[in-house]
Amino acid sequence: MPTFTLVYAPSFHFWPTVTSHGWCVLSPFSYDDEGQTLARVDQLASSRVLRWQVRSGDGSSLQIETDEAVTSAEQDEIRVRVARILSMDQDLTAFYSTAAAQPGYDWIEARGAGRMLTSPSVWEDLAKTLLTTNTTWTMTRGMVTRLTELGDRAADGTPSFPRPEQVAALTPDALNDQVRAGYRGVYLHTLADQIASGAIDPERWRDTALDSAQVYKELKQLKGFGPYAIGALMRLLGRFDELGLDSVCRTMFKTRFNNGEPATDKQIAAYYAPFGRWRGLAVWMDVIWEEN
DNA sequence: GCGTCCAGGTCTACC
DNA sequence: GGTAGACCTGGACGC
Repeated sequence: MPTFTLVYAPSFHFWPTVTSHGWCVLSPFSYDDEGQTLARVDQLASSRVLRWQVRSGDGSSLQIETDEAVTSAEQDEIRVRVARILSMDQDLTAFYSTAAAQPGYDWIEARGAGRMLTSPSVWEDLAKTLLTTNTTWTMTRGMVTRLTELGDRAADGTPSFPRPEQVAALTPDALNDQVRAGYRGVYLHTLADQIASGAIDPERWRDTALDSAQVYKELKQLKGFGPYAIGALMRLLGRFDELGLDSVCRTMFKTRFNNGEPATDKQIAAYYAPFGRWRGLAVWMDVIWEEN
């Protein structure tokens, strides 16, 4: 297996980032907890589809393995992709100091948590987030697996995530025959169509020069994206102004911070207000804390 | 095997 | 601005 490395900064922590949320088990990602390996099938700029996997190296670099020989340009492309997926360029210094100032939150930096695993494209994060709305995690996994079946395949037949054009090329009915996304199918098709036609460009939402309020406003225009989905997506964009509350967050808050009593969203917002622009990340850290 | 209930978040209509 | 009901799937449960 061809192997190459990706050097990272001391502040980066590989496995806490991979397991920061459920994306690591959604196709075309897969992961091995025991061997601490993240794998994925990806389509490169050249249209070539191949599988890569990444694991910790010598403590200052990651080891990347591909299932086929790759050129040095392809190695660089995969390095950029891995760095993006693992949010390597995110500076969490201000978040860690904000969290440390709150009682009970010093574990976050100690554990190296805070970075979110993302997809290589905002389109993929949008599609997957949409398929987490109003459904169970088991159903989300099923819908994403079936959606991924529409993507181009590696030599061993494993599919990559479909491009928006591939999804938009189907009729909404044909898409739903494949994905079984219910009423979400129309929203997914519309989203793919808007991106494929150039009506929207989700990649620009990653631009840090763009105000988060503007990103929120534009996300609000998308069918199927309400407060939860927008907040969850913004977290993946490295923007933490929104809480993105769902049933998991509310149950966590009820259990940990409200004596088992349901809290209103206003009460939850008041609790996380001291975290300022990091509040959306602080909520998620509490969810992770509970799961660990 | 069949029918019913339930969980999940967003949209639309209505007040 | 707030609320009720519909949307869709599949698992759990009772018969």
